[in-house]
Amino acid sequence: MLTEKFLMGRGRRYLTADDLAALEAAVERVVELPPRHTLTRRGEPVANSTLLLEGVLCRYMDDRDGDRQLVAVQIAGDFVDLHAFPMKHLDHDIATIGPATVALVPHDRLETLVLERSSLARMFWFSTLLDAAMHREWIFRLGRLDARGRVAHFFCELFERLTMVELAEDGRFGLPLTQADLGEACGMTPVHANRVLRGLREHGVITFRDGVVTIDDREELRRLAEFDPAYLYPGGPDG
Amino acid sequence: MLTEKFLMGRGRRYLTADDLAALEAAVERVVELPPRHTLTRRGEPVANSTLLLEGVLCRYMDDRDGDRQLVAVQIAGDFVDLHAFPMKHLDHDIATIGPATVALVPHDRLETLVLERSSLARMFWFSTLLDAAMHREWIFRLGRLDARGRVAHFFCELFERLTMVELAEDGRFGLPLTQADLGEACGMTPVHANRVLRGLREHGVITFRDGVVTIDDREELRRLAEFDPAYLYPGGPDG
DNA sequence: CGCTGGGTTGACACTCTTCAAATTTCGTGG
DNA sequence: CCACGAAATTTGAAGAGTGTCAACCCAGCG
Repeated sequence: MLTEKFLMGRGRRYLTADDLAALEAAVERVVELPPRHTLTRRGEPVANSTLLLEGVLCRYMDDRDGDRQLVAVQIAGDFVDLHAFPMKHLDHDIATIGPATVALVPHDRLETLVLERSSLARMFWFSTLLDAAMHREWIFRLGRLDARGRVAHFFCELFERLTMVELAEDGRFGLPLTQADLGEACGMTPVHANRVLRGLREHGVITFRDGVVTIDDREELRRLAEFDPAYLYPGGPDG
Repeated sequence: MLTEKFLMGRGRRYLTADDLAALEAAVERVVELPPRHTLTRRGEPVANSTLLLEGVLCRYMDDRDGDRQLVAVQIAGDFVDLHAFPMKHLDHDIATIGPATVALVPHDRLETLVLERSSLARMFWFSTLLDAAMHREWIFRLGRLDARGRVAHFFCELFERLTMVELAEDGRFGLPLTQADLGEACGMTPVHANRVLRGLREHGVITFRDGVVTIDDREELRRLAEFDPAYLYPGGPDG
């Protein structure tokens, strides 16, 4: 029962006990990973899919100069690289930010699961579609919002998602990122990320310090971000 | 046989004749759509999924001022809104650019297909994962490239994709977008899109005129875009 | 106690947006 | 076939938003 509470995160709400047990049984082993550790590199063949139990992972791509663009952030309960199961390899890298704990599910066991349990197969598909929906919102964020809006939007999303798995409360949550990581997620330099954060702090909107986010004015944060959580499909596959 | 050549586009290469026939049989009807026509609005319940047979569709989201951000462009052979099948509704709008022809597949028939033909189910999943991979690349484009690079990257992607379905040859392809549409895809104003295009034209890289793209210097275009087509998984689900 | 990584600040350059207007293209009706 | 209006493209000038470069501060840690 190592995988406990966060097996499939918010997804567990939509699975039968039976399916959950089958999924848990498919876990080959649980691994603890150090900070700044690369799990998967683009193009490499992937034999396991990874369920994140604790910590934060990021998926990213490098530009010519080696600067990263984060394309997704995964939190506890996320199936991180389910994509790699049908696709055999990934088009991006995956790494930890801080320390993390993951459960590995071999692809041959996944194969059995999806063949024998169409409800799980459907859930897996849904999970990757949710990733795609978040990707789209990141595109919107980068394409249409200014730096302050992008940062605000990023925090809005993480707050909603962490709330769904009960890792945020009272407008407060842990997020072990550096300002440079934030910049890489929001498409700006670390220097500018710093200035934006100062602006948000001084206007009493949000404080990000020592890996802890405190939302002081939720309304204003949402307004700046033009945020609507509908894309996170809070009702699940049937909502 | 209305759906002919572009049923499932590049995907048809990876399907058996049997699966293709089953898919074709699931098409309820084929519809011609006028330019600038909205197919699906965010949040609306969706009862059909749409196979694009001819023309170009775009998926987009509006910001507060009503300005659009394109999050995807679909070309002939794409399954446009397969997402809506497991998710019941979409988080974004879909519209035509120029005139388009689509085949509608009711969700209850899709349901039957995926239950009875796991190979088709797998193919559908793969198709949505490809969308996600393209989304990620769009994030990279917007986050890490300057305006010229973004435009170059956009054209690189469309060239590769249109080549795969044999709609481009000799570095030339039709793409019925306005400069404003291009700006909405690449996160810039129409004015700036115009200036970027002029720059690319004057440097002999690419010409975009009257809905026709002519690539004059493929090497340079790729370099500017930092483009690597691997994310399009040219080898298909087994590559 | 010095090193190192993260955070903070300032000055300046540059990309891109904004606003405004002129020009070209194209569909439509006279 | 031409005239007209609407949409798309093009250009200029000015200003806002970010990036760049460089320095400094601070805390944690060997």
